Amino acid sequence: MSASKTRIYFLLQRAAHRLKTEADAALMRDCGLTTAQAAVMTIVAEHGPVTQKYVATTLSQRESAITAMASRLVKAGLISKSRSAADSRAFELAITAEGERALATTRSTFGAINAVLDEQIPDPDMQALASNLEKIVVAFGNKN
Amino acid sequence: MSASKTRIYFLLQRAAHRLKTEADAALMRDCGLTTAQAAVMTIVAEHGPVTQKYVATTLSQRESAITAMASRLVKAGLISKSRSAADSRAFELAITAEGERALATTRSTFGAINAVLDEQIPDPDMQALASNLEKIVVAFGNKN
DNA sequence: GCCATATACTTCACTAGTGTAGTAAATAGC
DNA sequence: GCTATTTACTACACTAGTGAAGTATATGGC
Repeated sequence: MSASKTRIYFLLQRAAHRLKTEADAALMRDCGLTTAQAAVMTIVAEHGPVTQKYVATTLSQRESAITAMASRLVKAGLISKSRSAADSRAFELAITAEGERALATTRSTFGAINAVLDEQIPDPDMQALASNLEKIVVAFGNKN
Repeated sequence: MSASKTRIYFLLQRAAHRLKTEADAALMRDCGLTTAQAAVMTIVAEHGPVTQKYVATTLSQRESAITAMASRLVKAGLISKSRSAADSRAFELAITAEGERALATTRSTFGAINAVLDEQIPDPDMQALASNLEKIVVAFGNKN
């Protein structure tokens, strides 16, 4: 079965969209965050103070997207943004105590979503799915 | 390998995002369309005159998204929009000659993208990938 | 036949991304 | 050391979606 036969492009987009929308609604209800905010906050929390460039590259996004996202997160008090001492063009993003608290509450929501995924996708398939998605990311990406 | 171990949620989002961004750039360059526009136009072209509700349901989107998209496509002269005779609340969306021409040019662009996907994902895996994505769509979706 | 409800669509405020064109600071070439 | 280029970020116009609240038409229950 070829890519065109399976209409894999549209199928992938549809699956990602449905999953994102459901996860967004659940996360907003439970934690007052969006999945996009959780993604950025997770990176900032896990990798210490990071530059916006680092976040953009990690998420395969443009820096302008991170400028906007960072300003929303700062406004919400979830991260802090300060000039880097080492490079005065750059900023350092760090998680705040409030951000840490909000992020902690996302665990069980993502846990519930992962439980549904585990239920739907047989255990041996999960590894293959992950590796094939990884191949797509590599093939189409990270040129920036 | 469980969903949480593979971080399958973020991986899926990242793969879909990279693929969409590349496809969008290629399609805009080759055909002057976005992938979202191509998706709507394909449905309209294949299923004759359809209501906005039908398009929304097919794409797992809200009707308000289709209102906005339809108005952009009408403005661009790619589809037509007229009141349904059968139901005067509804509209009928149909593809125009110009829309048909534009859609035809997308085939080779999507063909190139599918070729890369076929190259990356081994043939036996493609079927499994499609069926697992389908399961995700079903599990998380189409409640509207 | 009438009323309550459901349906098809719109409008609005919002998040979230691209892509292009800028600024200011860092770095490389010579 | 100075210039040219690269890098980190910003600003802006745009597409594209959600979700909530509203309008107008259709339909089901009695």
